Amino acid sequence: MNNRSHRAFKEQLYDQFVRIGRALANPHRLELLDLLAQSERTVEDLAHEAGMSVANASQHLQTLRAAQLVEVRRDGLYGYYRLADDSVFRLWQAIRDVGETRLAEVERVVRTFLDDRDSLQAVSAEELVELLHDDRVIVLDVRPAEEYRAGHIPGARCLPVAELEARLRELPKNREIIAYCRGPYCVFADEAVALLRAHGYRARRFAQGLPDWRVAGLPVERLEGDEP
Amino acid sequence: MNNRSHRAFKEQLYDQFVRIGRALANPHRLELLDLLAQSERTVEDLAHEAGMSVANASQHLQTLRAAQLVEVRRDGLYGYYRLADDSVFRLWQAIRDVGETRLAEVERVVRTFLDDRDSLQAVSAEELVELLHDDRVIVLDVRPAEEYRAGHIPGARCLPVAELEARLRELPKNREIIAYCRGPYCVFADEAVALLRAHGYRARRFAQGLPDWRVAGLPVERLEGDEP
DNA sequence: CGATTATTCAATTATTATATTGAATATATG
DNA sequence: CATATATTCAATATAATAATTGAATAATCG
Repeated sequence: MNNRSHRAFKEQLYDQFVRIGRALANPHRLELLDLLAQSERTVEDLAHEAGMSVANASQHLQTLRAAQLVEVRRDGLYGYYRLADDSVFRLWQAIRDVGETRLAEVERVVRTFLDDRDSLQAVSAEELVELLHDDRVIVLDVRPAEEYRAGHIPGARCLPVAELEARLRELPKNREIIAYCRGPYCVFADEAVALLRAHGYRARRFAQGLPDWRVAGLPVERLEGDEP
Repeated sequence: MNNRSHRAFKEQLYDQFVRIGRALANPHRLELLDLLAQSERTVEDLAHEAGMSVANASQHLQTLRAAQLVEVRRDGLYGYYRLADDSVFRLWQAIRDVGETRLAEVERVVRTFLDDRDSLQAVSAEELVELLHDDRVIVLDVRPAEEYRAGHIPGARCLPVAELEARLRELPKNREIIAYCRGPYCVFADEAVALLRAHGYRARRFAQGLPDWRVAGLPVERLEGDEP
């Protein structure tokens, strides 16, 4: 291959890969990817959770779709968006990892909003694998029930953090509780652990989230009769 | 945490992570990252190889630096840029992986410029690990010598593809040759294999590149007395 | 010191990205 | 069939990004 066509080849390749880069160049789109990593969701639902207008969310989802990072399934009035495949979540993981490793501001933001995070004694995936078979431990999925239905750690109980305080009596105090949620920067598990401890429970959080657990090749359970 | 501060937290987090996304939103910057994955290089050198003006390359490198994806070391008149750490290469790998998995156009571009690629019978990292200890095999690093010096597969010979034809007599015909280069989309190894076969050698290429080998935790050799 | 060289800076122009708004589309429901 | 609803589309104004140009810096070398 001569120099000119070599350069043309590289330009065409990078022009393709940059479609992915461009799709990642907006904070709303990153948040959408983060939400979609949990379960498929409708446009309006995503717009509401991410604090943006429906039209704006729709446009960003179309941008993500153009880069093939998400897919959509139509059902009646609704469009259910989902991540295209696990490679997309791994890409988001890679960004998170660079941010954690390289951007001091990420840690600063976390410290500002969650000042006593170190005290939560996060449990690693390896530790959690062991604890799954320990009947002195309860694993709690504190995400919204929808996301639990879309996939959860085998044996975990569904108890969304919003309902936790009202349903505390369901949890025995003689067992340690490991709460998990969407990911390392999700506050649900942090809040659950704080609440549980305030009520006299022994509690810790899983360091990561359900999608990280899944792409690590660890087992995920799904309730029957739900959407594929 | 109340809803308002929860949203502020998320916004500040995604605003940080998107610094990384934005840095990846330009084809020249992707190419610069790809080149820097091999070895540190000067601005002028990078500009020349990536076919851009020096001022433009300098600006893009500064953008990458602002996102903490690259670092620079000054030595006299020169600034030597390098990837900040392995997490940055893994991020580029993740983009490549999504592109390969999701973008049909990537495969189309590869087919257009390298039409008989399947015939190269690429060797996986696992296979190559075995072949390293096989004395019927020669492993050939066909990248520029600079990149070989910055790190190569133990036992590999340095024979840049540009010099290959002139130095064919250095290679015995009774041994199989495995050529490797910068990565899966680099044409150096493809060209080396084609040339070698045309001269009666048995030759295949390594499917990936040296940086992929390195971050897979496989051994890398470095010549003494070179830059850190 | 003056000339050379690698790199960065600053200004300019063209292009692209973004959020908002209101309308359009299409499906479901009574 | 009329209404309601979820989503998309189109137009617009604003902001961010990018390449080019020529000048400015700063280190090296004769």
